[in-house]
Amino acid sequence: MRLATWNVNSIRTRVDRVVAFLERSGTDVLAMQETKCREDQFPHLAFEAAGYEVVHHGLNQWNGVAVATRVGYSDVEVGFPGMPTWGDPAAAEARALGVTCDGVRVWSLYVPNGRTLEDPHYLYKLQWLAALKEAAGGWLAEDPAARIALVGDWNIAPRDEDVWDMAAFEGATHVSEPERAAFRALDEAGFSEVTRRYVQQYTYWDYKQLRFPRNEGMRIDFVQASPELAAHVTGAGIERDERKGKAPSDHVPVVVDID
DNA sequence: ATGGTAGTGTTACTA
Repeated sequence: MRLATWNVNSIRTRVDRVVAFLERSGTDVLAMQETKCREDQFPHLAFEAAGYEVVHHGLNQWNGVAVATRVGYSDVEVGFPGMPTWGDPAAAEARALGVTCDGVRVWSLYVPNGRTLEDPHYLYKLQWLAALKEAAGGWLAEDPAARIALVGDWNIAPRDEDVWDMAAFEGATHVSEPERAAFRALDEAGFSEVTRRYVQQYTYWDYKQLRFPRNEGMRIDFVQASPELAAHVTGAGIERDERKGKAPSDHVPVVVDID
């Protein structure tokens, strides 16, 4: 099975590009983040025409997560147990969607940005990641042989080489030690990141300041796999060319092959 | 030229 994850930054703006990628790449299951629309606005027909069903969770113009599949699905779950809320009044955001596809439990995740180290959103981000670790650890405790993929936009650059210049990130989010510790904590829960050993490449370049032409990017999109799933990963790639051309997302797809 | 892009229920907010 070919599994991919992609922060599409508005599916309505990007639907032609996304469907073209699915058809070109032979992706069986695509987890999407930042669909930026409600369910009734999601362009299901374009996916169906290409042979994909889409499970989508979107509440408004922010966030939004989905899974497109051409191998069927079951057991849809919106949000994970203990997922923190945000806002006033506090409410669950559309940042996590679980769907089982061909024996793989796929979680499409859009981790909160954090904004700045002083912003309440940063604490929300850390709490969200801690709750995810607790939930995911529980799933593995319940079934150590489960094939689970935690995929998406983590909004964390786990290593210094995951940004073009650490000096540019002095005092910024995405590279702080608490965020990196929260990402590593998934390892303690039994998960491992499975793309890094196959590919070294950024997954995101800001639209501003010529970041892409200068290749001043960040690696913040990852696939965390349970032991049983990780043992069946045969390769991975980052589709850098998807940042080129007309109206690209600021992220590119991350692809994993599973036997 | 003291910004700079792009998305959305656009004239504010998020990333």
